[in-house]
Amino acid sequence: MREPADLTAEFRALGLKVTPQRQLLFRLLHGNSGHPSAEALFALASEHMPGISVRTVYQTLNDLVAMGELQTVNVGSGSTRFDPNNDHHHHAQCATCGDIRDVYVDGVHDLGIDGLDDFNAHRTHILFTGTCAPCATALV
Amino acid sequence: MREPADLTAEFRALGLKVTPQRQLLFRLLHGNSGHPSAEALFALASEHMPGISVRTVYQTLNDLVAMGELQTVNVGSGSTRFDPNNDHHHHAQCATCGDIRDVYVDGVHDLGIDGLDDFNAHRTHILFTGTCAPCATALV
DNA sequence: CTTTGTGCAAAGCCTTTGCACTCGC
DNA sequence: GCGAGTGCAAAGGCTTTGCACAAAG
Repeated sequence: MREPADLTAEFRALGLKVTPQRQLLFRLLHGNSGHPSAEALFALASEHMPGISVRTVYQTLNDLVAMGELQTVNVGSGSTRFDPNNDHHHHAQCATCGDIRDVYVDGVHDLGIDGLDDFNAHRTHILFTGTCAPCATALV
Repeated sequence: MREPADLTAEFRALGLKVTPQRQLLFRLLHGNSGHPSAEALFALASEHMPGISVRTVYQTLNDLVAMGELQTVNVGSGSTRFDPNNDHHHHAQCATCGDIRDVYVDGVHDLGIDGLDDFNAHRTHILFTGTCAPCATALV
């Protein structure tokens, strides 16, 4: 995701308005590597701006996704999570604590694939599931 | 997923009961490669057994998942989908029609991965997103 | 006979939406 | 001002759950 200032310009260019609520969300998202859910962002935003509405949060997130500034990450259970990292990357989720981290993978194009005839794949996303170090330690 | 007869034995061994409703679901799932959602299965089951309850469908599906006989497939929007194929495989979803197909991938262990230090991955799932042949044709 | 399963309906979680008012542009 | 944004609250999918009755073992 780009800098808040760039997003402000981009929103205006699209005829969208830039409000204090949206600027707050820009800041909360920029550089955020925690893969927050919409609800988590709403909670976080509410701390800074009590009274902000869930609607505003969802609408802004959806706008950012439509603009390609934000990606959604889909890990089974629970809510959709958002990722401002627009590099081509993948994800690993800890089955215990639910945390998601970014993973960079090389060699995806060298995979031997069977079953993709007649299918034009334009996105490949790998999800690793397992146990992160803190949770592995805690299990002892 | 195993044969309905095997599942019957396994359910009994676990102290679970085998009812006509469950046997119907066993049959509807066995060899089903359409990755149906719980709702789709409920609709399908209702055709064969009007009056069957959603609760029964969800409970049986969850039992099967807990037993490892059924996998869940997570593709962003909408509902969880179920897959009786227990081979190690991956999925491709058409962004247009939503259909999911099974994909077999070789060489996953040869990938160059950065970001998985301190993370013990026990599952790797690849989701391809794109356009299937029928939808590509329809777009013309 | 005891325990689990079933049907129904209600509640739950996350997300979207209708309405009237506010505010960016 | 005009049109988009906001807050509130209600509704919308999908899934889970409390209850009383029926049925499996």
